[in-house]
Amino acid sequence: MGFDNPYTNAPPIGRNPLHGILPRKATAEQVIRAMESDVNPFNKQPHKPQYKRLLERRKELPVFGQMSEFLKMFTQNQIVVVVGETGSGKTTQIPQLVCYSDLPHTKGQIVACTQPRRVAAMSVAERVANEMDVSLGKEVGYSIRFEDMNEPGATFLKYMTDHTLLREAMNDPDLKQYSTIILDEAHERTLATDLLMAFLKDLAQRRSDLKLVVMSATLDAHKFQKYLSIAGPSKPAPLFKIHGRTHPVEVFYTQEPEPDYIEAAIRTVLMIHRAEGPGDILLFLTGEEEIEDACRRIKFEADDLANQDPQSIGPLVCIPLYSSLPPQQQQRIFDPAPPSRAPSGPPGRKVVVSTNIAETSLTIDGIVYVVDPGLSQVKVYNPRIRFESLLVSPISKASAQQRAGRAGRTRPGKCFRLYMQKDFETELEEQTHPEILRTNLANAVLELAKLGVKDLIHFDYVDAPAPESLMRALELLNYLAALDDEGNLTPLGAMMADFPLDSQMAKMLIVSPEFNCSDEILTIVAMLSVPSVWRRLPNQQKEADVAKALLTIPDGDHLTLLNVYNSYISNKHDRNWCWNNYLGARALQEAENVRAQLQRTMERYDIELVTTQDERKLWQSIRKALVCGFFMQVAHKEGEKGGYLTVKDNQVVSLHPSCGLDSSPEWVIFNEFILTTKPYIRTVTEVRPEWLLEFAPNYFDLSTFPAGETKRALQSVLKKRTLKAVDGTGTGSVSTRSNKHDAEPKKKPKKQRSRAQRSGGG
DNA sequence: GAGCACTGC
Repeated sequence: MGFDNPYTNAPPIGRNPLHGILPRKATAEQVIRAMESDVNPFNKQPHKPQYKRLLERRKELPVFGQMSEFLKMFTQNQIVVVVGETGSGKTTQIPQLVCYSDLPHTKGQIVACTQPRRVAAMSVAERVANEMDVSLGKEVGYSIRFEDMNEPGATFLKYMTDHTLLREAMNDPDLKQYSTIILDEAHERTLATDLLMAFLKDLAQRRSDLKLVVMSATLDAHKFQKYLSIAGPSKPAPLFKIHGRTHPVEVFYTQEPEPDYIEAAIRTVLMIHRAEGPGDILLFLTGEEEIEDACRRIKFEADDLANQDPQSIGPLVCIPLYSSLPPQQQQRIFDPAPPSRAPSGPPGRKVVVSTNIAETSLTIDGIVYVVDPGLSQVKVYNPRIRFESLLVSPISKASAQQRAGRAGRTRPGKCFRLYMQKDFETELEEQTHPEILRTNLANAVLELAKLGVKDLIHFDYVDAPAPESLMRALELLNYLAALDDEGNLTPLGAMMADFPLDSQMAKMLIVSPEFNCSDEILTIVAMLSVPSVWRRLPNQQKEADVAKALLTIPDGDHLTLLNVYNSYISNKHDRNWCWNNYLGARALQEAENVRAQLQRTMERYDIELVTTQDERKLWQSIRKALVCGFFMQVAHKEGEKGGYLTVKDNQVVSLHPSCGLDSSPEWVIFNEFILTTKPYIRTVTEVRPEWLLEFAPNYFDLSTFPAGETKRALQSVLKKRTLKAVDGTGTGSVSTRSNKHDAEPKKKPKKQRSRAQRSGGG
């Protein structure tokens, strides 16, 4: 060429710094030259002074030295697997390199990078916008629920949560606007990442112009390579390895099994405090109660030690950490360790006692010692009884390594495992079971159906879920009429999939205008979608219960939730009102956001927001609408002692003590089954058996019903109903159509449109 | 008569 001297860094002013780069054939020399240009290649503005400073820091990242290798591999392959430990810079740098190679901005396309968590998507996008010297929300943006920080036409690099991309795919199955999709943190195997990976593997075979990068921590990279071998069964996807940059962590095991892991954990923390050099401690336990209790005991013992020997034992603060703590309290983990008591005295130390949240979601700098009892509480799904529960289980090797790594972020550290090396090697599973194997699959199956997957059983999953779990999901969706008998998505199912809700709730919301209570059902599903609004602090339980009783509607907990939300609104979202009534303001605010989002989806489908004036009629309509979604979660009273049996599955359950019903009605519908000291049902509302027969006739088809007390009770209801119908004394309350007429609909002023069209004149 | 690890739409 003779015009371009490859050895000068800056191109002439006015020249595009990307000049000479062929899309997807960029070389490291070209990219580095563009990065070092004085002009920003993406917006043609001169670089701000901080850009060069940041660039110098980026050059120290391991991935920078391997740029040439990565670009070659990216150029030559449609799919690449990247592994790199924390600190390798893969999350911030790889997407930028892909942009320099893809040049998405020249084609009106976007490079996407998914994250399992919202905060990560936001904070990484901000970081990368800084590094690229562009504005956040313009050239580099992010998409998470409730927040779309992008500018159509301008954004060419987008960080987003995995579930957000999955939603986009549901409405644009070719994901046409994306040139390359990067799945980050794939080793976490969230449900959304798993579904996306399977979907994108298939899409990549339909769209040869789409590139896919799957990024993971080192451990299961081979599995992804093999899974993504679309070039042929003997051609695994190529692997690009980035060297990590963490400090070594020395691992210690116990010589004997520890009979009491909490006691052993506390002993170990105190041993470190007494005998080890400065540095903070991170202790992993399983749950809130255990953590609070351990904090009290550690504090007590540490104070005792310090009193005995103030010359050599420094002060110690113990900080609990779990997700239900308010953010302000979570921030305490970043407080510095306490100062020593005397100028020359032993230094203070900070102990963070945490759930798994400190394993991935939150990173605490300054941790040098990790104490790992090897346990965590995990969600397990039992397809036989169709419910999820939490179980304390041994962690996986991968998880143990992740925990140990937390000690090596700032300098070499130590990890004390409270189990024997032999058990680590022989008893622990390699990987934590991916979420798809541990969860109720109803939503996932509906999402896959909406993505266009026809055969949900033989679909090419990364790890195929248990057939029984799949069958349970298909069965539920079929009863809800989201899938037909052949397993095809129905128009109703397609609509349900667009609501960010569990399928039962989506169904209930969609049919609620038929009962003239969609305004209220919308509120109830929003309240059921957020964490519990009830605050019940350990030393104020009586007061909290009194406050709750004042808001309780005895006909059902669902109605109580409605009442709480309406009271919150009529009290103008007042935080003090929330506080005085022992309610969580954050959860109520979240419910309001969710409600608004769902309302927008309803508007898209012309689902009206209607209500009924007469409160008694309204409450009854709401209870009927509940049946349309939750008919598979019904319990029937058995015996005199307030015991219940779940319908069909025959699980013995009790009403949860938080339940607000003033009696124990014969038939109830429940939102949640929880297994703690014994099996409970929570958030419970009374229903009438005739509604079950009427609104869920397929599920309550008595000819296929298991024999027992429930069946006999339903049979007698059916018999009475038939008799009434024959002699003409029926009240009409069992007819679907009648309830449309017996309540005068009160429409919201703004929403005067299509109800008549939809229900054929109603 | 008692509390749910952690994400996400």
